[in-house]
Amino acid sequence: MEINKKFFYVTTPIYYVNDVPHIGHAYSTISADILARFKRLSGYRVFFLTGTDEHGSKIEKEALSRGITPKELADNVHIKFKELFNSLDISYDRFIRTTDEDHIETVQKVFSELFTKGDIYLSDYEGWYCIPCETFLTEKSLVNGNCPECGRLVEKIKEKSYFLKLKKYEDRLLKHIEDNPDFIKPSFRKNEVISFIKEGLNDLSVSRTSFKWGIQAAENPEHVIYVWFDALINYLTGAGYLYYKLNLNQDKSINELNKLDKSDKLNELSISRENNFINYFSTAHHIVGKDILKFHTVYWPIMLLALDIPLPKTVFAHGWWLMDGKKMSKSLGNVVNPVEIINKYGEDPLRYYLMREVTFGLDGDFTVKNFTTRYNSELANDLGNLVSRLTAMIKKYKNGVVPFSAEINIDLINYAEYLNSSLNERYENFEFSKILEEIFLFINKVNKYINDGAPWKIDLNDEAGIRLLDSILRSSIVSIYYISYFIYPFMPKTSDKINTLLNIKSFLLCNEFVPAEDIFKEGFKISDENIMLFPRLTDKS
RNA sequence: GGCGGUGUAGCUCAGUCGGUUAGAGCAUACGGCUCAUAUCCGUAGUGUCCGGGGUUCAAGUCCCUGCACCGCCA
Repeated sequence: MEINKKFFYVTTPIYYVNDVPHIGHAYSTISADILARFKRLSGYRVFFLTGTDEHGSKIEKEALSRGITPKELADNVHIKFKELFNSLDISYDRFIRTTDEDHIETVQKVFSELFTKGDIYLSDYEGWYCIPCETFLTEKSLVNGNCPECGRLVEKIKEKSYFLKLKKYEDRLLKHIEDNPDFIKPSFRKNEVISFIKEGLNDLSVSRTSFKWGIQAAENPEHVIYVWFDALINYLTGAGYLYYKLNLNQDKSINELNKLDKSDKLNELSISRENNFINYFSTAHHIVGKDILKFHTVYWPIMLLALDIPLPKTVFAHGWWLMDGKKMSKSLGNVVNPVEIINKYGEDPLRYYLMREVTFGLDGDFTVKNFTTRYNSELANDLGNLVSRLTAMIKKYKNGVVPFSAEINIDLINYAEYLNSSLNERYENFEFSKILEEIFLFINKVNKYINDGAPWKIDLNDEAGIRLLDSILRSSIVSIYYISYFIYPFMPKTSDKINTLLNIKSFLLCNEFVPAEDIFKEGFKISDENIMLFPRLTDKS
């Protein structure tokens, strides 16, 4: 029954539309996609949310300087992200925009709930604000009068503002973090957050009156809701919070019923129809960059505590990519456009490299040299060549028919099964690099197994020789089937190509691993197609 | 200034609870094979485990200290 199925909710940050996508956006989104694909293939009901953050004074100013409206700017730029995600094979279930109607409603509803409850109150704000970072700053945190984060000028602002009470939830948040080791990952980030909270929290300003581009507070149209408050709530919108709240109220007002109809219109976009809000949300895995950890592990959980919603399972902060050892920046001109890499090398090699090169959570260094080395030695030589040599042999010696009654090598199968059984825990721990390492260890084992058996040396006039050949070929093809399954979350296109060569359907269409004996039945023929998975890169390419 | 982390082969890093001769990949050298994308497999290495001191039968691992670098906060 559907009811018994396990839920899995994974999110990326929503990306700010003031700039075009770079490798960091690709990185967050690829990692979420890998989790989503693995969980779907393991039978989970998965909801994978990504999207764009489109409000705030920074967008308003950027649009003004380009002579277009903020909405036009967002419309233009959000397409770039969609295009990138399509070319990266990102299997998102919804691409949310903070200008979506149901999101605006959700934000207003949350704001009103917290205001009614007294956790949001109106007061005066006087202080500094960094527009590029969309961050409120205290006087003493300034560096030479500039933003400590980006070094740029800050604005002095003095205005009425709504505030979110933080102190009230400090102890509960601390306790939650300490009781739930999975809540903040990697673990070394946890200490940073704890010490930050222990220094004491000031109430957070959650509205502005000095510009217009944002979601209005229903209580007071003069106020635009703070862009971070707005943005974080996307995770609620995506999980169907609106529908969940309306459904909770038995006595629905006419007004609310109208709203319900409206959200029904969004069924194609959201999961609200299923009304599994809590089921999904309590399994939330938020993948974020280390720069926005505080928003996700301090302000966000406090918002949820105030709303009485179960906290997400995990917030994982990944590292940054340097380019040739240097931080990416426009002025250095070393910002890598992921689309260029994809066009040149393909999406799977990029996905592979990013996930294999560094332990998830640490910073990485992107160099063409390292990329090329991994591509050639691991993807082309080890994996690509393995598939190529084996399919060629099956065609050459067996006319493409996979030997049926043949002994399967027990060492290979044992290792594949060990790997298979370790996957769920490894994915839960975000050990992407380790998973790939172990998959490629398996690939090496299969290559060695073929070398040791040397089918090309076997005397085929001999019964025992044929049995040996059959055993080697069947054991190897079964191993490749496992390999295709293992790499699918990381390199879906490549897995599909291998499956095409093997003449079996894509793992995209599966919600479990089908045992090899149910695939390679008597008389099963592989495809006679020839596909080169990874053409070697030369200095010229 | 406060808290935390890191330092291991030429390079990038792994090293669990203290336990035998400190590992992997890349790069280098040599050998084997010819099914395959000139690929694959094997062999060979090289180490002041940052410096100093301590605990212990035993320290890359634990403790103290110095240096260098990094992160969060101020």
